Amino acid sequence: MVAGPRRRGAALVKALHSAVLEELDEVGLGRLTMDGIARRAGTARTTLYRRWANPGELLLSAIGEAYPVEEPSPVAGELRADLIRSLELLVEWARHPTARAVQAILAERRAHPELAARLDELFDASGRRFTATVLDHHARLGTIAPGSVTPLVENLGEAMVVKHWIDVGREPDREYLVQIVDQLILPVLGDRSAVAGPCAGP
Amino acid sequence: MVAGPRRRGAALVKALHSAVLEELDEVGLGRLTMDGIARRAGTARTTLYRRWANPGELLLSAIGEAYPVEEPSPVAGELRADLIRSLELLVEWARHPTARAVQAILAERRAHPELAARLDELFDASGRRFTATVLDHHARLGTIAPGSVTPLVENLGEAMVVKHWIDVGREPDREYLVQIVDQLILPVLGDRSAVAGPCAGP
DNA sequence: ACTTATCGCTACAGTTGTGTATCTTACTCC
DNA sequence: GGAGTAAGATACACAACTGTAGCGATAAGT
Repeated sequence: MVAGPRRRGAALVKALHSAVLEELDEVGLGRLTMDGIARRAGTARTTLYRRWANPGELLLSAIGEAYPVEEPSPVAGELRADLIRSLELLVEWARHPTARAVQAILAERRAHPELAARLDELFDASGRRFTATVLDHHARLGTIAPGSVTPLVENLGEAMVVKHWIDVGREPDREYLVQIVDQLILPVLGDRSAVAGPCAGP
Repeated sequence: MVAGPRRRGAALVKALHSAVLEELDEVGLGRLTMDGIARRAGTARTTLYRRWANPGELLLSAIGEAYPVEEPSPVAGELRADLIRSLELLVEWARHPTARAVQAILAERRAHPELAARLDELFDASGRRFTATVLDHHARLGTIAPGSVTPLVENLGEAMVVKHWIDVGREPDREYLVQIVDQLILPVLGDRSAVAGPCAGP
């Protein structure tokens, strides 16, 4: 903490929101403490207790502040480019500390059921839709067959990105996103041009 | 702890392995303590310290004991049935506490980098291959075009199952696994029979 | 049965975090 | 520039966990 003018109100809250997200990254969900967060934010524990009862509440408040995310609509025109763009937006979103916080809570659902339940509420309102937005749009336009856009297909891109994150621990590079679109999403939609092998078997 | 004959050696270690996995489920990775594990196992803390230096070591030891998993080869004959079976095996594996432990460590990579690194070592030797085994087998047989089995395709099934687990918090039912195969994997491999919509767009 | 390794128990000082109370300091607004 | 409000500092009793030490008690091997 740099010694500046004394913070209060919204500015202070914002600083504490940052602090709890940083703390989460460093110590993990289970070791979040009012003490640690206060220390990191350079303030007194009493200040935290005036607003939140425990680290979980503080964390939820930090997550809630970042929502609803303004999702720039990735619908420009061409299907393939739109899909790639939507995955890039997903990665961008996931890069944000808030996204990691969500991930951390969901991963330890069993250990923190109340926290997970509260989180689900936060999310039901503003769903995360990335490739789904693009697919729905193009299905309505007729670019792709409406019947081929199932819930599973809508989840495909997100699933591959999440899996990569879990396995490797880093975000996927652009090349990987392109491969997801070319090797998986487009073929599933019926576009066989981008993958090896003809439509019917050899 | 039921008061039975005093455990020692391998039996004791096994009990402690169970205890640490149960404890992980209940309190999460960050709140694992020697104290809590010892209490749950009905033994003294000193007994734990005689073998492991901290809860992380104990947990790794518990995970290591469960490996290498004997993966029953899900290759019976027909591609579709084999794929479904391989996903069922994946779900079965993921149901085991050990799998949840792995998941917990990977989810908090940033907070526990040493633990994650040690885990990666454990895994590099015996990789988890479920649908991949089936795909490789059938590619060698010529049932499917070898060129269509890319690393992404091999990961597709696992990714969808993992994503479901994260989003819903429960394991997917059989119906969902069938949909993964019929709506995603088979279409990507070039089999258009199981999904709505013609091969070329309308 | 006798020995030996090891397990369970108790105790201890030290550390960290909790939640509250109290008091001083410094912004903000009129 | 004075009043009111909110932040920061300090102190406290309490609780949980740590890591080590010492001492029976008990299972296993000969």
